[in-house]
Amino acid sequence: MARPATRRLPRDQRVAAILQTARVVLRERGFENFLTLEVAERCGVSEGTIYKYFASKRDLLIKVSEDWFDEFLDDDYAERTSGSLRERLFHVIWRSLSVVKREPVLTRFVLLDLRSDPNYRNLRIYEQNREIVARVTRVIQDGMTSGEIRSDIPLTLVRDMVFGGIEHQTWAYLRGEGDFSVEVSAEGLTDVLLRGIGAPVEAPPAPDALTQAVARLEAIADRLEPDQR
Amino acid sequence: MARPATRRLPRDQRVAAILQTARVVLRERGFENFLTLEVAERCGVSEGTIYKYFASKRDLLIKVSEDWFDEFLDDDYAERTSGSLRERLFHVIWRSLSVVKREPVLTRFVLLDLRSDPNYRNLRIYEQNREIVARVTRVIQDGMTSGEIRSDIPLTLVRDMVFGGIEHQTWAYLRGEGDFSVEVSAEGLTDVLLRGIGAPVEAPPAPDALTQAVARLEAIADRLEPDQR
Amino acid sequence: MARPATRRLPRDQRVAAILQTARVVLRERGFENFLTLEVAERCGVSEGTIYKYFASKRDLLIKVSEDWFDEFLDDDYAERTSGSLRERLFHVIWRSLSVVKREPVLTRFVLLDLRSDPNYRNLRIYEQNREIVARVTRVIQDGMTSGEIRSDIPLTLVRDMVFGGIEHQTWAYLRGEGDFSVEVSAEGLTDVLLRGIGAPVEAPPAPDALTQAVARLEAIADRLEPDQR
Amino acid sequence: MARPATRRLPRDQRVAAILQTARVVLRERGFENFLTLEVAERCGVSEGTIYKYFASKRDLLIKVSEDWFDEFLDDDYAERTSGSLRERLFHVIWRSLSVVKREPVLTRFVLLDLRSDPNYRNLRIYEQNREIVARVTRVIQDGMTSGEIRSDIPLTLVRDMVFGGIEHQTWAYLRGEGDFSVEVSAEGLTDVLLRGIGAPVEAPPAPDALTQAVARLEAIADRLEPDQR
DNA sequence: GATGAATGAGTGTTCATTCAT
DNA sequence: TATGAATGAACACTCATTCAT
Repeated sequence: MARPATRRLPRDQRVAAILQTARVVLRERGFENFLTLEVAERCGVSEGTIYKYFASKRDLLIKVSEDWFDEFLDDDYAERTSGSLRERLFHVIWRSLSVVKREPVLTRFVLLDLRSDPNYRNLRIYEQNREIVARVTRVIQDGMTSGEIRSDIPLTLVRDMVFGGIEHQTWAYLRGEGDFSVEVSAEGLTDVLLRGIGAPVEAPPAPDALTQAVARLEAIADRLEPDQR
Repeated sequence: MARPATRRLPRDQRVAAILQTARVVLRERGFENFLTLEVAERCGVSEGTIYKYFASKRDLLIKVSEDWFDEFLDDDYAERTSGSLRERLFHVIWRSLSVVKREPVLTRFVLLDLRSDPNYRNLRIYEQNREIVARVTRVIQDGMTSGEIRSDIPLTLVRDMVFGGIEHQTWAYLRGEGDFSVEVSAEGLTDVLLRGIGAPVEAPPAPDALTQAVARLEAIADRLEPDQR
Repeated sequence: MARPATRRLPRDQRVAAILQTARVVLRERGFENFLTLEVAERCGVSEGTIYKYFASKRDLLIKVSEDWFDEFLDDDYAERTSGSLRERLFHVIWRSLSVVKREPVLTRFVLLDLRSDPNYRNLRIYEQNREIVARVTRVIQDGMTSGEIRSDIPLTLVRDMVFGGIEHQTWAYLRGEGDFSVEVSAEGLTDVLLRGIGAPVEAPPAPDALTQAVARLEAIADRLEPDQR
Repeated sequence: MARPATRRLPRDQRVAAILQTARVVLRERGFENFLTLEVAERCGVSEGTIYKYFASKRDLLIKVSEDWFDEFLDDDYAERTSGSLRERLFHVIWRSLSVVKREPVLTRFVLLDLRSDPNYRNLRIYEQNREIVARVTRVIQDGMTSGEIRSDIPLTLVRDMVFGGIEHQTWAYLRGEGDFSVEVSAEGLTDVLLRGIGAPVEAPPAPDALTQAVARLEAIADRLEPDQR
């Protein structure tokens, strides 16, 4: 009925059109209900044409995912290497959350289906995925190096809590169990990660000012009574 | 192929046998590739027999899940209401982790497929699931009441981090990305949750040193200006 | 669940109970959706027991029909051999209509399914059915003999109009296209059959001529014998 | 088995071929025993192809019926609006009879199965069916208006007698209970409907006697007063 | 380059009937 | 006599993939 695509498009444009449509279909139907026929119809193209450019349905889906990851990685927000640890951690979590929320089905496909593919490690998306995880990991490692983050905890655990928490929220959202704010969630995640949920034990108000004052006084004390230490 | 079951079993035993076999098939194949035919064959029974006892494939799958949840909930480890907050939190996380690790595909079925069922809220498994989540929630709420846990963070966020983290680890494990120890992971999760990943904020080492320094400075000050206090 | 029938019933009572239940199921479900399992359950009996007494589902259904026909034929209203032709015709139509309306599904089974059975002519129900039709036929034949009914029309045609008309109304009623009164319908059918739908033909031409003639003769008579009126 | 159809037919021709084959299968087997597999095989096509063009078995059956109704309605014999009432009534009955006789199983499907469909009123065939009934109804109403038909009888009753009678004859014929002539039956139905089965009423007992008496008296009158006529 | 007709192996589900106990 | 566990042949419907044109 609709014939959005002109006939006899150059290869690149046709491929792009199919990818674009496939992404929409994937988003709307989920990958269990993703039909090549629907992609063809919406794209104003025959099923045969799709198989001209993509070896299989799975191949098409993989290409869709790779495209999407590329956009994510190319994004100018992509990575921040400056700012405080907290800012950088928040930013990287916020980025992931907003992407997952924007394309939850795609995330799910990559996370649940694609990753189980025996051939996964040879796919380009494997490298893309590694890069995404690496961004989170880098922030945490930097924190460890600078001493701002404890170095006695497994990195993978932290990574799993971040992404696990994100996905959990998203799926609850997908099931219609209520919306959630990306900002608020990212704040919460960052906060819990950095401070834990335990009640503050130490001496919160004093720290910096106090320490500085003490340091100065000690210097003076040392001068006054050098032998007392 | 196999004919492990005797012919003409009493109803209950046959039902149990089918459930048992179905659980194994589900575990091995995943629910997308779960075939009633395979259950029948492995069980040494015709497909008709399965449909004698279960209204549909989905119904069988639900029953399998419920059975499994029952085992989980009936377990004597089920819940601890005594002990320190940390012990209780660890225990509840450890329990969940070990169950998910033991039956990951079942977990996935319940989490991804069943929960989306429009009828989900009327299923027994809905209540069972609520109970499981409630156990985690109770520990955290008790902690808040006693002041051991900060009360300025959303419970759902913590819950999502716990279960999200657990699932993430399990799926990585399922994908063959390396094993993990339930104990170590539970320790890690509990630890990160309670303390956060932030480095010990000055206090722990500082308190003592600071107290000593201040004490010394006060002594000096007292000597220099005895009347100013 | 229900266990309306006592265990170990004498053969006749058990057969009667099954027949009774089967009739109810047939009435409620229609013969396309008639399930032996449902009969067994409602009857508090196993499916095996049914097959003990009835060779097949079809056999059971035939027995149900025969039972029902027997009741119909034994009924004291069964046949009237006295009264006017119109009364007798009305009665026989009214009888059929009320039976069809009371057991429409059974009628349908006999009419549509059983009659097509290659073995139909050897069944008892074939004879029963002949008897029912014969009652209508007898009335019409008696009418022909007495000169009250035209003898130039095929009996089968009349019979088909009667039963066809009856069934048509019943099915419309079954489809929920409105109820109908047995009395009114029987009246209508009888009326149309006897008088046709054509407007009365005799009066129009005759009256005038006759009236005029009589008027003229009266005028003459008056003149001849003026005092006789 | 048979491979009567060329491979790779254009859509329209394939659809037509399937419809044609389906009609034959429906005719031969009846709609309870209508198998998509048989249609496919006879058509030299896979079942998948059928489902390419028809959403379901039921949909196919409906399309077959609609096609057939279209033919019936488009026929040039379709309707006569001129001629005597008797001719018009005969024609409309004769038309219906010949169609039912030609495609009895299809008629049965429409009449018994389709009409019960909860969605029936939204189908095109509902309108088609209304039109067919309307043609009969129109003739009768015209007769009432012109005074040629009694207006004290319910139209629906007449309609049911016509169609009921038609169907009854056809099914008897289908069951092999003897052939019937469309012409003779149509004549008979028309005749009975218009005149009823009652003997001619015009000269009951009185008429003749009266007429004779009048005739005799008139003869006398003529003799007495010869000039008065 | 593009089409779209055609496929066919699968998949869940039904239910009358049998028979060992 | 009665049970009820078990069967298995059917059947409607799906959809990724192919290939002649």
